[in-house]
Amino acid sequence: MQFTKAEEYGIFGIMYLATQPKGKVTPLSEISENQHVPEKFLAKIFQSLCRSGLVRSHRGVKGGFTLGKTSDKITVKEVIESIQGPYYISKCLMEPPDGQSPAMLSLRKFLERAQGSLLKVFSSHTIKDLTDWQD
Amino acid sequence: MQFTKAEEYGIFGIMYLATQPKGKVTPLSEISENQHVPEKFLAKIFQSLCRSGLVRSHRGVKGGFTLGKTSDKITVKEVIESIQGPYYISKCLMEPPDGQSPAMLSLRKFLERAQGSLLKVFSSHTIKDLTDWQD
DNA sequence: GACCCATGCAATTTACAAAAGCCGAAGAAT
DNA sequence: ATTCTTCGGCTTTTGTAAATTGCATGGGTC
Repeated sequence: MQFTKAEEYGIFGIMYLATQPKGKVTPLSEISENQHVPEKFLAKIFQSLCRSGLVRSHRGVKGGFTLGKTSDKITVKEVIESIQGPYYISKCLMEPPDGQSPAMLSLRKFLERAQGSLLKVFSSHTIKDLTDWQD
Repeated sequence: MQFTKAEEYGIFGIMYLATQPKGKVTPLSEISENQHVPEKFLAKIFQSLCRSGLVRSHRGVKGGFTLGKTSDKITVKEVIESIQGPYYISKCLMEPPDGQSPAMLSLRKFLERAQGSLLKVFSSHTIKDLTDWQD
């Protein structure tokens, strides 16, 4: 529903992959250690990222993860939404507007505007933007 | 930390006051009933709103609340922040940036940008905007 | 086939949102 | 002055979601 540790860790993980040599397969243990993130938690997050194609998994010895596409093609919005589904600034936007009070409809209109402004920022920044800022 | 029921109810409450005849003192029970909000919860919220001067309280028989200033002078941001303090899009922005990892600093930079965009919307809309939309 | 690493689900702990309850204080009406 | 009404502040309960941990499973490499 909002920006939590899961999204934070997910972004860190993808950022880490983005800074590795191209083609290298990186295991969770390495990401977890370098970014100081609980490994099992990261595992769950990467399952989502894998399902949406942002990362690719490789099983077995010397397995791990690689990026599904180049980091300048991965927006922050994609990462967030593949981890937790559609982003809503408030719970009340999750429910359909049918039969709600006039005050609520008015508030929704406002919140939709606010949310739109936020999603615009989320979708206009890529993982590459973030890794570039690191230096 | 994010947009919760408390802020929702607070905005509804102030919107209701804004639509009442000027000078009328409105008790919580009336607001609660009309906006379908638990009265005791609303009471707690209005304490905060009162402390920050957005509403004025009047005790005793025929007591209640009035607006502290006209509804076109009350921004949504003021309402939110008087209820829950400074608005942060994510917990990690609440902590000082000292001694944090490069990845975290980079993420913070991004989140601050996103949050700024959101706060701009919050501060550029007033309660009057919302009540106007109701009709 | 032994070892490594991802997969998937279950269970747990922790934290905070949401709400209700209680008693006290202030003010108006009489 | 007494009584009634309404806010004030604190405490406690309840509910739900976040944040983690654990374990059994399965695919791959050597």
